[in-house]
Amino acid sequence: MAKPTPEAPVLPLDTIMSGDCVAAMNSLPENSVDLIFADPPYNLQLRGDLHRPDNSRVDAVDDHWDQFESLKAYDAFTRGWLKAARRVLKPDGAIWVIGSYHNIYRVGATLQDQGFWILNDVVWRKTNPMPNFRGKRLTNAHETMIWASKSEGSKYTFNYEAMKALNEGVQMRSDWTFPICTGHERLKNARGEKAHPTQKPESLLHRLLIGSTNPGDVVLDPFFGTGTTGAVATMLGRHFIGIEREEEYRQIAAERIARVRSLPPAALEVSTSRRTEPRVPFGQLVERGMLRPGEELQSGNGRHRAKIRADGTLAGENIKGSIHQVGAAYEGAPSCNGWTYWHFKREGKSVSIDILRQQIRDEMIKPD
Amino acid sequence: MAKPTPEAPVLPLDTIMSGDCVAAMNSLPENSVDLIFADPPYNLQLRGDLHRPDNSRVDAVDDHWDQFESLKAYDAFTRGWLKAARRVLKPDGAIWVIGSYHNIYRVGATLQDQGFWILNDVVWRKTNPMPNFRGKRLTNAHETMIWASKSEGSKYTFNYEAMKALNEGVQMRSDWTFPICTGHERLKNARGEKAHPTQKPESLLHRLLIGSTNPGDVVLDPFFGTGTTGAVATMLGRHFIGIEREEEYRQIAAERIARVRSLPPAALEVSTSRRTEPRVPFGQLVERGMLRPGEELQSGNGRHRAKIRADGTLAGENIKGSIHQVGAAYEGAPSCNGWTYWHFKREGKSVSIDILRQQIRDEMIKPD
DNA sequence: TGGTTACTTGAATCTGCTA
DNA sequence: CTAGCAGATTCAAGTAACC
Repeated sequence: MAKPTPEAPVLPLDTIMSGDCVAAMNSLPENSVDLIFADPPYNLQLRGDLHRPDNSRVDAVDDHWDQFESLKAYDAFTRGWLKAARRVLKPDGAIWVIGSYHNIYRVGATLQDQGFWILNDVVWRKTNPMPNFRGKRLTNAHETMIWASKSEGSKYTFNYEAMKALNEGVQMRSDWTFPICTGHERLKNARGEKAHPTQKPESLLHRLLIGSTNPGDVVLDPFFGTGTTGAVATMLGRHFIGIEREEEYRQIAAERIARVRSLPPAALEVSTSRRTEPRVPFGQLVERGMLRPGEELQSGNGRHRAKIRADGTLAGENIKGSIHQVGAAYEGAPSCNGWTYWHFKREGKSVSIDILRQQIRDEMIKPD
Repeated sequence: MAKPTPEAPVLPLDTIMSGDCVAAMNSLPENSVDLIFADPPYNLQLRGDLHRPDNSRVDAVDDHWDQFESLKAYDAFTRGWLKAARRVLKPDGAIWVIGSYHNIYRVGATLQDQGFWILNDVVWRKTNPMPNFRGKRLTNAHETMIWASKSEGSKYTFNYEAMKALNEGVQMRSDWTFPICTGHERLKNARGEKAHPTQKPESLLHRLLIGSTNPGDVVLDPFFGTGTTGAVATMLGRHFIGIEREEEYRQIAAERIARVRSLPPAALEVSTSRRTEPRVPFGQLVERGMLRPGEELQSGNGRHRAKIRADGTLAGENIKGSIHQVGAAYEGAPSCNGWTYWHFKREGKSVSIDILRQQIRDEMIKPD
């Protein structure tokens, strides 16, 4: 199943690594994973187990001192794992990090400091958050996820049409509404307690992975916990690499993922954009005799005309050029999609030339 | 009206100061204001022009006040005004800062670095955000507000019951839904253009001030713009101090506030909640695992079948698309309500998928 | 005057390939 | 690297125009 390729020669696909996530990530080849999803801990503050970057222990003495020392330690921790994550990420890869107001501002600033390029931040709205019992603040009803590419110019993956389909045909927004993980989805340990304090819902990962990965991609999760990332990745035909320090979590995650069945490839096909379809030169319509040189095209609004020339360019009144150039010139617009702009006459009716392009594309791609 | 008290002897209440906000704040007595609301420049880094699909040009926020040379320069700016803000804030005062992913992580980290104590972050969900015209990212449908007290132990103001009342009797959550500022509320300058590129809606400030100030409190806004904070504060019987560099904005804000009449709070409650049934995308049933990709649906009349794909679209015999599109195609109808058309099998019985939609709606019956 | 349609607009880090 | 060019891409409201 995990077939090694020249691009990713030694990746431990679909396994859970143990130990510290920085060391584990540094043991992987650089530029090798497509996506990173990270749910880092943020309860390092004000705890007895707080350590400085040099590993000396921090004594909680006075509030102020403790707070700033905690922030410094947390920043060092964040820089450390993000640097290692950045190293293993492919140049066109992306990262998602989830957090709350306790830690997300440290994470976001560090991401930017390290050259990651924020694409969106996404709010997970919880339908059933825990209320604020003391009535001293607002109900903490959301968490924040930052989506960032490795650097500014990266060609990150975004399945726009699939996300639009998931949202009933309108563009997916930056606020996602899901219930927190409860019920039978919430894993229990051998003692009958909840197995992990911050288990994320699979619905969240489903949307995230559909939107920013393709089947066969490799998703790394350096804070694997009980393996939600691995379970959803497996179901959706993506590879995962998990890293988790705690033996008990690794055990529970492994058993969980073993129960997951991958979906058949047909179910994994998603709606694609026209951008991904093969390019058809307009001249091909002329070469194939679908349109004849000398024939006249009309704009969709009926206001403009142009004649087809033998080389697949158009001749308008005072302008000659491609279907796009002539359309743009007529409309006084910075650009124009000539395929949807121009129409021709058949049996008295006006037909978009895009119909002819689609005929050619249908011949090129085998229908399923 | 602005009666001087020993605690606030020389505050220029209900006026708009000119000049740089740091200098202006430093001219005020320390520990003197109850609340600060700040809408600092976001440091958007926009490249070229952006056009809508209809070729119209988007009016970008390219004002000189939003230009910074680098992240470092923006950080220095942020530290500077936050330090001055901290100085004038009463020990039990609080601050709100609004921003987007471009700047909010810098702001949040700096707040924490300076000893502010984050109480909540609040998401402003826009009902009518600008879409992502190129289909390259998610719709940027929210902005983030950070609410922080001056320090960890501060006795900040929070009108829990008032907020609960604003939210139809249930605890106010950390996600607030309001439209962006348009229509009559949007101020115009003498040239008939929008007076300010980033005018905030009064509804947002209304909720914020009801929640974290009391009548008679002093609210400072160091980036006053066209004075939304001042207008709402005045309306709600709070004092304001505005600081604004641009003469034109000060002028427009002063005229605006002069038109405001303080009203009894009871008269001000506007219905901000939308009581229409929330739209549930079919894809959410898949994300939530209520239906599985690959699973088959049948039409209610039993004549047609289609398989569910991972992005919430259906694959029929020769057609792919939404539940509505595939249903319409099978029936040869111009449209089709897929929710009532399609059924799935559970324990041998055929069940309408609309049942699942109702389950999700039942979870979502929240005012926002 | 009323109802329908068309047009406008909003804090935006908004393309990708080939020569 | 830049330049050139094909061609893909939008949602909710408010306002104006029109019948």
